[in-house]
Amino acid sequence: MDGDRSAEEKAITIYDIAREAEVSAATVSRVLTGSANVSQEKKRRILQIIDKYNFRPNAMARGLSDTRSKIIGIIAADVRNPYYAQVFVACELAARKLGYTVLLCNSLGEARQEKKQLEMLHEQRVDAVIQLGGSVDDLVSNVEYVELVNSLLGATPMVVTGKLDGTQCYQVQIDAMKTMDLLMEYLIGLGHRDIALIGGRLDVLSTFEKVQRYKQLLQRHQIDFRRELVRETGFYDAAGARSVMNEMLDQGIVPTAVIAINDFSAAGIVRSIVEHSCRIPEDITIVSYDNTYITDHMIPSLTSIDYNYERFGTKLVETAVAVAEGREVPKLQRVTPTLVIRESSGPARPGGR
Amino acid sequence: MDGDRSAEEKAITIYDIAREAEVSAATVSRVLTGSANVSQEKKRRILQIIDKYNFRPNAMARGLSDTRSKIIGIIAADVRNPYYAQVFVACELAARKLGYTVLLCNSLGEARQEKKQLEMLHEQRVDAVIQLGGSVDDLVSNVEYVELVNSLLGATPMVVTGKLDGTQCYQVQIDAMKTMDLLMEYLIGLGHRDIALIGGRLDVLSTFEKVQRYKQLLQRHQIDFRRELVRETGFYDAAGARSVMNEMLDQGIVPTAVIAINDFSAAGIVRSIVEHSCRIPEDITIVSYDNTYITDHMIPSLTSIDYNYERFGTKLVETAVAVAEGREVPKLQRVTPTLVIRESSGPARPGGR
DNA sequence: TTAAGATAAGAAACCGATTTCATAAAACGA
DNA sequence: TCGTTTTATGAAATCGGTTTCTTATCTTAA
Repeated sequence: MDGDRSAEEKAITIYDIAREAEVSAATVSRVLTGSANVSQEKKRRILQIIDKYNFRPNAMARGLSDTRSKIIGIIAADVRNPYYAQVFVACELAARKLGYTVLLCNSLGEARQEKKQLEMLHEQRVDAVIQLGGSVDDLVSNVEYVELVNSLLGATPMVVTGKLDGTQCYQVQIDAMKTMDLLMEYLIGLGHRDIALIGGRLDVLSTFEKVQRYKQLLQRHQIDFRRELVRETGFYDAAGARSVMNEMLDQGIVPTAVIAINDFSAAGIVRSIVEHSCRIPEDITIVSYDNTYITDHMIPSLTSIDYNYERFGTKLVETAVAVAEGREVPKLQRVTPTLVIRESSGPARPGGR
Repeated sequence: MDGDRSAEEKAITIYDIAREAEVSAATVSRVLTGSANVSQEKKRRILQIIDKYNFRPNAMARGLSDTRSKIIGIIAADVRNPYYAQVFVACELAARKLGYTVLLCNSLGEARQEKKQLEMLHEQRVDAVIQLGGSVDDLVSNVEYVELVNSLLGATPMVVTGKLDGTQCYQVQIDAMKTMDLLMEYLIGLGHRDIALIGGRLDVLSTFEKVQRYKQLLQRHQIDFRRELVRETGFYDAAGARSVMNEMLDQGIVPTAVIAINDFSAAGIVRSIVEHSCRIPEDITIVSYDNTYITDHMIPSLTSIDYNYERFGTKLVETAVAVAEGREVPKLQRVTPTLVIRESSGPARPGGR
């Protein structure tokens, strides 16, 4: 009980190290940054003292002088959604490899929060911003957001997963068309003709593109487009998809296959199907997007589109870092998805309709 | 096409503002920090110019001078696990209310990463660290970690969800005993006697406490403890729980109820049960921990222990901030869980065994 | 009307690193 | 051996804010 020591002990600085090593602060800094021109002997002495005190240079001071924070800000819609969690962790790992730290914010679907977070990230002087989902994916609020991004970020590079025309944002997209190609070729190959597409919101770019492609592919295969088989839910959650699916089945519309806009929606759809005493996949096949772990945890396990999160995250971060460090990068890059087949899909039931 | 303007435009500073407003930088700073002694007229003029340029003070410069970063570092085991994602988002929201930013790192189960991240957070001079899971929960690696935390963090307050004796860490725990009480009272009340407990690792404090309490409660209700009903899997994932459950059922051991150590484990157990042609809950009741959204997405939906994430996150952050700002806080706080009953649980099947 | 206290605002120091500049010492070449 | 280049080092400026210290101005009370 000799007083509350730990309360105000000031952090050790480069000057403390310098004094103890009997050199100047500049020399210590040279050792820290690994630059040349320090004699072996002093270097050893300095390193030893640094180690002794477990000294770590103050990132703020460092960032202030070289105007590089070595931080990448990430704005995600909601990490509680495993899709974002996967992308985020992939980004974190990629960033770590390049010597960067990531700062995560969740906008939780509020455009106002996005703005505030953009401001906050700018205050932190992050070297780049990666935005996953949110306004950049929204065909409507997009327009106002452009202005904000332009005025706020100035020189800070921004990488988005959606679209943001009129800004100098870099885009890394999942090839939405391609995902639909994979699913439709697969389903049609299994004999499906009555294919429903459920969930999401058409204001969201990727969803819009998927629906467009869906129509194109039907046409290519000479299958009539049935309006009643495509249903927005406005959200990407299970509850919405479930009630929309209930509605469809209650109307006597029973597709042989359902494409869920994401895994959550798939969960709701599965429940609806089961509650209507249909079997999966014997009566109805169901496939989904995202391939998050719940596809594996459900019964039956879900056939799903995988985005290859590791590659996606890596590309996002590498792009951000490259731009931040002044290297040339293409404005638009695409990541190619794959299809993972599990238990929830099979041949179309005979008869169809 | 008039040259690449945006590339190197230096960010605007307080001095630029001061010059344009024809005041000193000190006055601008006074306006920014909201301190008194600025005439209404100058204040208005300054604010207007700040707004005009969308100026945001450089957080590093600010943090450097007042040695407050206003950042709370969070080390989580893995946000892809929805449990951590929930806690994290709760923390983020709580922090936002108090004017703090959170910086998230995932240790991904590697003790070496935890150390590195602790160092990184220290470099960033975060005002406090919150650690969710990982070494602080581990009864074994705990010991070495204590030393590291002490030497590295010095004055930086740390709040953990586990235990870390020998440090001045603050603890905010979920009352593990209480969770087991809730589950066991509920199950025993439904007539269950053969209650299995599956998943996890006994080195993890919370798991250890749960098993201890489980035994105590059996005794209190004069039910024999059956060693074969309690099985570690070493992990908290579905695959491990599934194979352990398979093993148990294949040995002809069929409990009337199973407590899964978390929702993921529950998913694996459900699959095993279904594959053994048992019904849930008619033949076997299953309950779990965490109450993440998958409890709702599964069929049947899972009865689960809810931790009240919002309150949990709030308490974690409030504690961290309070300590950082020099206020008094109890060293140990507890959050009380509740039980959410869904479809996966019901009365014990007649006969038992 | 004047002394005392409150208010407004600038100058300058400071936070903790990096980096430029200057200089001294060592190595090198002829 | 002397001039030149290279290497090692410290002093000082800088990054962009906050804050302390002064000083000037304005109130207010006696």
